[in-house]
Amino acid sequence: MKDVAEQLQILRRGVEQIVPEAEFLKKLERSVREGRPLRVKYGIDPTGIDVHLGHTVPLRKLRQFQDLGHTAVIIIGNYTALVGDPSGRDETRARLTKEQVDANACDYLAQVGKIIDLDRAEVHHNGDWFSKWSFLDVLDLTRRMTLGQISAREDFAKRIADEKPVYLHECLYPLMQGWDSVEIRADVELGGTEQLFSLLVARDLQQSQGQEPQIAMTMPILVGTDGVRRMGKSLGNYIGVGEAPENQFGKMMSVPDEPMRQYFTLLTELPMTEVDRLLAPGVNPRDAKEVLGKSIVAQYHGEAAAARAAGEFRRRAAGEDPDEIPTVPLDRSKLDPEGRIPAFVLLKELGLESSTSNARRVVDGGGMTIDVDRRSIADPKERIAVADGLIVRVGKRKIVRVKIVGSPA
RNA sequence: GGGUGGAUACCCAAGCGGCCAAAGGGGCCAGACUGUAAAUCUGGUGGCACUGCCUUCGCAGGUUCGAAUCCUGCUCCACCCA
Repeated sequence: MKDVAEQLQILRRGVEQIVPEAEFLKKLERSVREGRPLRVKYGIDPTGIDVHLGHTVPLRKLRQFQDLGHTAVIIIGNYTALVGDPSGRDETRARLTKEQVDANACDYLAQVGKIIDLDRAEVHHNGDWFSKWSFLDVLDLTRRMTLGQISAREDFAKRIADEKPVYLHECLYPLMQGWDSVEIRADVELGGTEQLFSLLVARDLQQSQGQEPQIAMTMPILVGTDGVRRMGKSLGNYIGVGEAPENQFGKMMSVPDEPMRQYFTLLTELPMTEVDRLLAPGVNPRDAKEVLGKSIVAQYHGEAAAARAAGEFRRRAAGEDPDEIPTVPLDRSKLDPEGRIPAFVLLKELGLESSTSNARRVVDGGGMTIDVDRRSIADPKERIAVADGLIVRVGKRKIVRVKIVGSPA
């Protein structure tokens, strides 16, 4: 095990707050002295399918703990997901069914496994304990907190001020999350800054159960690809860990310049001196972003795929077609006797546009080109002679090769 | 239980008898440009083989030549008082 100073240096990177810091030091020192790993908790609610880079911020921290010899304890919040975490939300979360949650939970682990070494980690579902609770148990838990404490939270306070609803079940969320820490005897819990309240609730609960309270370690909230709002599924500004290399890279490049430092700090291991050099004035931000994009794609798909995605992106930006063009079948019966089809119908049939109305607009706007010579189609009604292997493009990103199927007329 | 305010397209939000497929903003799509799927600017954004037709403004009825707009009932939501 590395000594305390070394561990701290690694663990402090990109961390917002360690509460209380002195206690953390003590725990760490004792851990090194006694050769006893810390139990580091991270909870994730299976509320959606996609694990995105925002989640990877604490997950990567958890991995660092693992690599330093500590124990990663992952809580799959299959019960808390039914409640919905109110943290940082200005409205109540939509309700999930138990079936959705279970299905998501399964999916989650596979994705989390891209970051955490699951063979060395403990995984718990909080339904394992909460599902056995009686109403009396719930009441017992609720007497640990007052309405004043709850409504002091910024997210609730804001909603109350805005005359938006705050439901009682949401108030239970931090208590449930806190109880998870009791169940697994957490030494440290990781979370976003908005989680601080919930992370601290656990301390009270643990103490009430005669346990040593956990340390709260909070990480900044990663901004999404819009560069403004937090990365989140519902905002559609996220990069999923399960996405294809090209998509991940492309989305990375679409992130504005400002949050690049945050991305480097939180999502890569690149030494900060190197980050400073890349972000220095005079260095083309595009190049820095490319390094960033490659580094992130490499984490999930390997160096080779990352390099390929970057190359592909450059080509695409230069207006060239990608290496691999997906093939889409087109039934011969859609064509007229001369083997032609109106442009707008073609786009609809190939699935490049969702409706013929939309297809017409796109063609009108000059967004459609065909063939290797990129002939632009301006009239939606122009009948396109479709040969097998014809390339059809809409904009820069939608590109398809036609495969004619069906028997000759 | 009483009161008040709501429900409009992907989201927010105007509209309050015809000029409404419905303002504006966001998002998204396309074009120009280039540092890129950034920024900026421009156009588009219900459906249909489309110079027209069809279906939308919580639901169901009604008034009217004509309803997102008026009336009745219903459903749902929020806030306030108790």
